[in-house]
Amino acid sequence: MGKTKKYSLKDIAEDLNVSKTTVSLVLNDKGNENKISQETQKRIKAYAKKNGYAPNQLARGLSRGKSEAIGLIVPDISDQFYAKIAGIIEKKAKKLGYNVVYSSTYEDSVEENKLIRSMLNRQIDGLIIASTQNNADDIQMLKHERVPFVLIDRHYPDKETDYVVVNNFKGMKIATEHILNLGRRKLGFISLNTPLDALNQRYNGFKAALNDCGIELDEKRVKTLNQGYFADEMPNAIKQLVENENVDSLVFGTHYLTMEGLRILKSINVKVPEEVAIVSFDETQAFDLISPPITAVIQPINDIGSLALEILLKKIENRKTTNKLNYENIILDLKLEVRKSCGIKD
Amino acid sequence: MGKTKKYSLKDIAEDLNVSKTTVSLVLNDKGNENKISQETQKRIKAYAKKNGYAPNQLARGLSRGKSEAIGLIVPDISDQFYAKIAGIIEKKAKKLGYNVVYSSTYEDSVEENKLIRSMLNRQIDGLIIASTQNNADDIQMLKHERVPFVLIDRHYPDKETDYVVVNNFKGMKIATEHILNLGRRKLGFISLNTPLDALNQRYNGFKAALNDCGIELDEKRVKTLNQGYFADEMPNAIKQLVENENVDSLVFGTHYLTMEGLRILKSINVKVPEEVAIVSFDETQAFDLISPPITAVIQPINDIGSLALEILLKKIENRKTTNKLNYENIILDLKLEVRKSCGIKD
DNA sequence: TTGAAAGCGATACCAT
DNA sequence: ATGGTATCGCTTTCAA
Repeated sequence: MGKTKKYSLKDIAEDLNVSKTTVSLVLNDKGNENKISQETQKRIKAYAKKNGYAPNQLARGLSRGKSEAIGLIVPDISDQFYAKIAGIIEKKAKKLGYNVVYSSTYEDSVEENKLIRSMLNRQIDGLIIASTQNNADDIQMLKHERVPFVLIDRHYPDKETDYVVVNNFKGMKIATEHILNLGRRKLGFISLNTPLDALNQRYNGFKAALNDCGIELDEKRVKTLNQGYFADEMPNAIKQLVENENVDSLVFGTHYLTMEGLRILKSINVKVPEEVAIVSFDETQAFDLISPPITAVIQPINDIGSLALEILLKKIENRKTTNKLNYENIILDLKLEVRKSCGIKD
Repeated sequence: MGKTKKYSLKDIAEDLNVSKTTVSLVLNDKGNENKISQETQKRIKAYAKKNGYAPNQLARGLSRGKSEAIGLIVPDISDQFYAKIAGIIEKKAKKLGYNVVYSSTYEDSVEENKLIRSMLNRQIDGLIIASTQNNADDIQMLKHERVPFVLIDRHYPDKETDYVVVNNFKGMKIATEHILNLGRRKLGFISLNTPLDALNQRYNGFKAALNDCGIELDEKRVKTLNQGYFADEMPNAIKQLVENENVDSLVFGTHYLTMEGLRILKSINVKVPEEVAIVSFDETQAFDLISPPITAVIQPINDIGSLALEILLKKIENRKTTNKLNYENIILDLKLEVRKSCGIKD
């Protein structure tokens, strides 16, 4: 079979009576530039191939101080949104010869800290991070150590870094205006009780739209649920909003809240959009198949992933050559996908 | 700040006037068993902590020949199903002190081969693989090299390995019987044109149910679409099935086919379940919110993930101590989640 | 109780 | 054109 033994550089060198250096050069395609004879090159390459030689990446990384791998840190890889982004980044990175190593923090900044350390200690060449936003120290450290990194989805507004995020404020403002334009006036808002800037911006966008329309915000109509318990808290939130507050529309801060909300609305037989209109920030796969199809603000997943990777690779390249510090700050616009859940103008 | 310099074992040793050995032992909690004085231990630990020392994992892995990391190889991390499994495995592995490194093959066996090699060369301690099923050589190699690994979701029926899969045959049989029991007799089947055993088993389950019911299979009612182009091919498939073949039910081989099929049915105004009943193998997030809610065979994602990890870790442990070769073959049963898309018995 | 030194598998500088 | 050797940062065996 020939597959039995695991060959190392040394093995090949000994078997072929050449030095490790020669083998290494040839196998890294530096044979010509180092004037290794064609014949030797051929022998080495053939032998390596025949025996399925593959370099030990740990040794290689240790020696070179780099690894051709980038790290991706997200809150939760099983979340559709991040899983998709991971997919985009991975595909593109592979094409460019980089491996991607990803891991989830589950919104725990201590975990985020560990992951960052651990990845650095694996000689990762750069990092793409959707941070818990509660880990400013590490961000500072990364800057300090000049580790190439770019923040996605969430950034630290008061720190200069590269990032690619979306315009949460504007996205939610557009969504809210859509409902307002349809003549609804009693809007409820359901979001998460977190310090995440994105959620706050969405809330601000909601308020701004109301304000522009001359409507006063009624705090009783905004519910912020707790991250881990939103499913438990949703029934009450919905009931209060539709039964006590008599809202004619519901604006959801993120896709899974929308889904859960929809479940409750269904269970208490509230008609969408006749009785209450629905708009969601971000969507999940089958939103177009739900009845009514859900109007939602769409995340530009592709752009987030590819831009982040491009910027990161540029950083990695530049680190060698220049010392210039200029940051790319990309704020992507969001589109509202209008479907049926808000009804139509009458 | 103290965070400036990156400390190595050597640095600590020099600063503290002890040897690298001592530091290494202490930091690996082998201080006591090597009778390093409590005081020295304290000094070292304190100093390491103060300076945020973390071992270089590459060096560590290289030296020990292992890495406390396991690899997870899936067809596509952005697929809900695999993303969820990845999440389960990651969470559990972390608790047990293992890192998880995952990567996607996009159903390309060459890519799978590369990934396996690459992970091995990163001194991964074990592998969990949802294989392309077109890579028997590597499976053989892994067995030969005694690399701990377990197959999930897809296995090689003619190779002895550990695996945890689901009973695709039975799952689809149950689903089909459900439709049959509701009195439908003209069933269409839409699946993918792949050599994947899982899809074949599902097809077999479908046929078996028909057969048990005394219905002859009409091949014109089964459509197999091409993996990458199913969305393009779906409209025709559906039209032929409902318009020419007059089917009264549609059985889908996997969740994304169901979704796409639903889109087409909707666009040509076919009523579900009145005109055609729908049953799906596997589901996606909002299947319960679609109207009608979609009846689907549910994958035991949690079990797949945790069992696979448990078996793998057991293997990793055992490799040191025993040479016994016994394989765990787990075939999980599937449940049908009955919703409304097949109508009810009349 | 602690230290010196070899080794893990590569890379890269300096000779020849 | 090719080889010797130090080095990367850690673990581990053997001595002292």
